[in-house]
Amino acid sequence: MAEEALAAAANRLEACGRRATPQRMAVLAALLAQRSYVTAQDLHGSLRRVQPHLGLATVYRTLELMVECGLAESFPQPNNEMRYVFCSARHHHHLVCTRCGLVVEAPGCALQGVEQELERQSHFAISDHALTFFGTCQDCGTPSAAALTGATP
Amino acid sequence: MAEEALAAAANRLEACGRRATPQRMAVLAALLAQRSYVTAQDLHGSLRRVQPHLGLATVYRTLELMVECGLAESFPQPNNEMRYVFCSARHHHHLVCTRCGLVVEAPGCALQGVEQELERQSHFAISDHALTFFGTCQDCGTPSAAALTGATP
DNA sequence: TTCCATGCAAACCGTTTGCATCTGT
DNA sequence: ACAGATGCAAACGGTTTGCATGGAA
Repeated sequence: MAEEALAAAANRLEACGRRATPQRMAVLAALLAQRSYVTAQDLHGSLRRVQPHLGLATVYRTLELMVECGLAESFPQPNNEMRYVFCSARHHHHLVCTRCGLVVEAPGCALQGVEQELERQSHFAISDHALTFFGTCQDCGTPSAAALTGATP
Repeated sequence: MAEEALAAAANRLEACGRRATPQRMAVLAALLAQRSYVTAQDLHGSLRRVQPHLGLATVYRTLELMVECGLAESFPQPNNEMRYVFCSARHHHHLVCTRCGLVVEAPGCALQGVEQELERQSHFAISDHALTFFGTCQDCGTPSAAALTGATP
């Protein structure tokens, strides 16, 4: 599954007129492997052994590129760092486990009705929304106050 | 309306065991006046004439305090800055105008059903969510691509 | 040969912190 | 007198940028 996802991502990059370099593929693979919000520095650290000469700036540039191409989503954190997740192109929301940091895509969207109702009430013309759910995943058990990597409240 | 909101906020501060100092009330008033996402530096700048000796650090500390007391909400931005909005204590979502930056509270919440359905599908125990709508307000007219101060996508 | 990409290191800039001073209780 | 608050300036740290080098088309 990882291989095809990587191949698809490579195609996407080329489709955007960008090269699928070894460094970029390494960053992509690392991001794909960690199914949670990660920072550029996290990835840089975990890639040290595989790509000893990989520059931190390259990781930043690659992640930015991936967001541009729709391969990743970025989440500015309260502590002034940026966390990224690999994600699909289709519209989706995220489920974030506040205990282990796991991030899962929730496909589909049940907000059309809500948006219409809200448009009537507020006289806004709504064009988009951002929705993230927080809780604990199956492996982590019951919810707790321990917030690991919260996205924007 | 601003006066009573300020008075209520002052009470809230005292209830938290903090002093409602002139500096803090000035920051509060400035935040209340700007009905949009603003940065600490914005507020510091706009308060220069009223409180020439107000320190930037004080603005930061005040905003942090207000978030603590539930008087404001903070939104980390993609460009590593933090924007704040004055907000009520009750559960609500935000409507953000992508053209003029206006932020309005959308009271209530229609996500209980969605959360339950999602819990069944994902086996997450959902404890919270963050939802923000983007669009254009009545005064700004039809939606456009001009994104002013987007919150986390 | 041309253009994109990389690595390194320095610069950037929003934010935080230390500390002396000030203020209300 | 004391605890909380403030102002100033220096430090911090994640991110960005400049520039010379490397590599694919």
